[in-house]
Amino acid sequence: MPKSKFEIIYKELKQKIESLEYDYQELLPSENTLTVQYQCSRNTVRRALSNLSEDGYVQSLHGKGVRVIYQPIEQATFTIGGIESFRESALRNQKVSNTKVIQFTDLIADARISARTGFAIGSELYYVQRVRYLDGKALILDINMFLKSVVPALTIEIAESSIYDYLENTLGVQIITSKRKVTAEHTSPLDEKYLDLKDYNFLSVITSQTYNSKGVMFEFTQSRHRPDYFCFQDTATRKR
Amino acid sequence: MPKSKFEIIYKELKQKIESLEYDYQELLPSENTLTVQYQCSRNTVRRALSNLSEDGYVQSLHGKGVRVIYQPIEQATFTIGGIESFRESALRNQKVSNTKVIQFTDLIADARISARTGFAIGSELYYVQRVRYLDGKALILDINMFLKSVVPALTIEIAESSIYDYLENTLGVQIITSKRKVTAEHTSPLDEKYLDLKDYNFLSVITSQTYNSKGVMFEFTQSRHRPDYFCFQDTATRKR
DNA sequence: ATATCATACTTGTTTAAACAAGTCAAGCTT
DNA sequence: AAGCTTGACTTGTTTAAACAAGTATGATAT
Repeated sequence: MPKSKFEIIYKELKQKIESLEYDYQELLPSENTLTVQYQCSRNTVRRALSNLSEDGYVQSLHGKGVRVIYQPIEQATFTIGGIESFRESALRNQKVSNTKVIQFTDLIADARISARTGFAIGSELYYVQRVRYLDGKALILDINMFLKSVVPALTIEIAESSIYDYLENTLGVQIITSKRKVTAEHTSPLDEKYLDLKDYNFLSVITSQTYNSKGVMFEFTQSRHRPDYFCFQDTATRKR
Repeated sequence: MPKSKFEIIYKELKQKIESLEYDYQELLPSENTLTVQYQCSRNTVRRALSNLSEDGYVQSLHGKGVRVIYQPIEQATFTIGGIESFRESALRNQKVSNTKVIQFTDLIADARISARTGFAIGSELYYVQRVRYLDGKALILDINMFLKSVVPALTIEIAESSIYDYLENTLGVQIITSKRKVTAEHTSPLDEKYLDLKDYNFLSVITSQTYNSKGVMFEFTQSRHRPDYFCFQDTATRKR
């Protein structure tokens, strides 16, 4: 539930763009028009528009207007965009999802783990390995580490349903920032053991560090995807 | 050269964070302090901070301050971040770069090309294939299409040096938005012919559509990278 | 000693206003 | 007819102010 005005305007415009009420290359109503429509100040409208622009939905043209550059994508693959859980992604991509926990232990970060993950040496962690099924096929291998101090009392049951649900709705942990790297790698024996690889000998890999609202990195994840089901999407804006 | 105040503040803070003048997990000076330091309004400071936050450099903590979450990365691979040319990337990654044009023709978008690239059917295009060398090794295969109406008089010579240079400094075309998809794919015969693949049979692929300041998509590019030299980086922020 | 409260910080949201600067078309001048 | 000017739009930058809300600390009351 969005609470602030600019979020409401943002959401509403976004929805209208996605439903093609405003078409590709069309100009949105001018800022002054929106100001009247939403009974708010121009700054508030501009804030909503600025967020849409970051999403790659619109682009401002100085002196002309705000142009829609959103185009619906064909959904052959499992598309990854902002910060969302596996469940949310699966739902948005209209797949039937399923999760199996194959490893669940405690762990204390040593020098090697610290260097690789960014956790401080000596941090107490949960270590989880999960296989993700889409439409019955084992396509994704997730390796997570969670900081115990932020995510206490994690269980296999929670890991099997949705950790993000637990984080946000039970613990009240807010996920704010996620730093990610996308690479491609050869498959490992672990991949071969648990995934339906078909004839693939490589995977698309997302490595991410996640921060909560206190600015503490509490999660390190490596997500290994079969490439034919993987597509990472991004919009960049030039900063002069 | 940044002209506006918020850009100057943004650049300066960014530089200070990168040079570790402000350390990881440290709090920046408060908004009011920065307001005094830079002799500007609080809004202007906030705009600079907001941009840094989008870059994954800082995170705001309500009631506490703005925390630095930037960490320098180890540069083993060729890291791709915002919008920049191959040359800029190569320079930032401290590699010696080189380019060979292997194909340079005209092209008119038919239905198939239109569907794949997003150019309107009948668009007049330049079609360019280039091999990119880093430290003498053929690691990247670039396939570009440019809209002739936006990028007129393109030549092989320009393609061999820097098309982005030509765009920005000669034509005055401003690159604003770039939509990208990252995937992994099997190598094609073309890849095998031109790239130093070692024993790799797959590549990391970035497919991107680029928009100019008029909101017109004028470039479609597919950039095929040998995976051991490729890393795509991104920071996402949760939108409630 | 512990709990509570006041308060002085911090960031978050919103408004109103002014001026700069790019776009575009109508109308005027040449 | 061609070129120029004007004016009414558009978005871009910046300021100032007010209030909301989260955080931390020290003083106070129990």
